[in-house]
Amino acid sequence: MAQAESEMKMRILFAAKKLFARQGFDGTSVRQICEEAGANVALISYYFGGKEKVYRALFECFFPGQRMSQYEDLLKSPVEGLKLLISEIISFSMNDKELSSIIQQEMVMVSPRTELIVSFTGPVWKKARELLEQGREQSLFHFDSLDQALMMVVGVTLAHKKQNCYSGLLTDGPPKREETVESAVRFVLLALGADTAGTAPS
Amino acid sequence: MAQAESEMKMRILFAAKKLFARQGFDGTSVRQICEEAGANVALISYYFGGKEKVYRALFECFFPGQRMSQYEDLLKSPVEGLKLLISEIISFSMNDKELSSIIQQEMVMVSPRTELIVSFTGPVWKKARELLEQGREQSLFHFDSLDQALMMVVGVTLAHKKQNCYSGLLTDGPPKREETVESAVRFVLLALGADTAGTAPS
DNA sequence: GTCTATAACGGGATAGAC
DNA sequence: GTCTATCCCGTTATAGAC
Repeated sequence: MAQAESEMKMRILFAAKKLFARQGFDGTSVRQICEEAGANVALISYYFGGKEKVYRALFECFFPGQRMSQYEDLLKSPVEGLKLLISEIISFSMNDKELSSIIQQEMVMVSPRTELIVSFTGPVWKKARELLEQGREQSLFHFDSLDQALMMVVGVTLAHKKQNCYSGLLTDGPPKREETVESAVRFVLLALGADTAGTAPS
Repeated sequence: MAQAESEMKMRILFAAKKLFARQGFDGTSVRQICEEAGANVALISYYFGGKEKVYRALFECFFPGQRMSQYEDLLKSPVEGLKLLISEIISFSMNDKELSSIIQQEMVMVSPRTELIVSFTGPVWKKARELLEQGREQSLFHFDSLDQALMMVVGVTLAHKKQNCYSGLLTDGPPKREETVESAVRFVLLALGADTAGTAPS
């Protein structure tokens, strides 16, 4: 069932991911999805049971959930843990630009899908919050409000998603993954007052 | 014409702003807008000429465009200019949460409305970029990539928009405007290595 | 200026044939 | 498993009455 999961089903999922990312959930019709996938309209009902269910399936299929548990040791150090978290989130986000766009769309709306998004992404940011808190207790980080600090970290980590929109303002080409990760990590650590000798730019 | 601009027209605009912000452009029907406004469906065509035109009118009516020209003097100093810019953008964004949500929605999609968004918001970020560049030339700011630095500033400035979504992770109540501005400004200046004595948190 | 009524279309979903 | 044909609903837009 997990193996020969009907290639057609996957084709539909890939098509839906692509179209939802560009046009949003409401801006995409099941007919469009099926055309893109080379599938018949009826297959959406047959395989998933409706458009909303396709959306859910997207997350169950493509959202990397178990990755964090591999790094339990690193996540005990506030500085290293936060570095790792930012790096992993940006990597995921640049590897699967479509899914991350879908996530960001719902983050600014009030929709029946918001809850789903939060259930998948919330745990990751919860971990980030814990690391910030521990780092402050250990005097590794310096900030006033934990809430505010967390939101800043979220903002920096997801900042690169706006590059498509404002590409007209940028002079370098599309940035490499490593460059984006490094910039974000350094920006956050500097802002948090973490001592990270040797990482300051010239 | 600019004075007694038919109150009904304004009621429709306010209703549209509210609904577009929560449900997105495609997720909102003109019927819904008119019901919310207490107007008849036909008035959308009569006043604006269609749903898309209502969207445009929203920006022409509510987007604050001329504010920047008032501060020409302050905008000559990289540090003070950047502070002002961040402060103004966050203030606008918290005053009119709806319009700023509408803007952010389109920033992650590819839609016929993207161009409109960029034409209104682009100039502001262009100014931010210039300030960053000048600040680096004057050794006030320290960063490697101008592109990356700009995106980080954008990310921090707009970070507070995600508070609705992740309110479950936050312990303080909804943050005050001043607190948000101060956190963002300090975060950015620290990350850019700007010397701002006395602003470091305890 | 505001309304009703209707046109013209596209949406999601599925029954039933194959 | 896959398709066609159809249902039924909601959509935008507007003509024409008031």
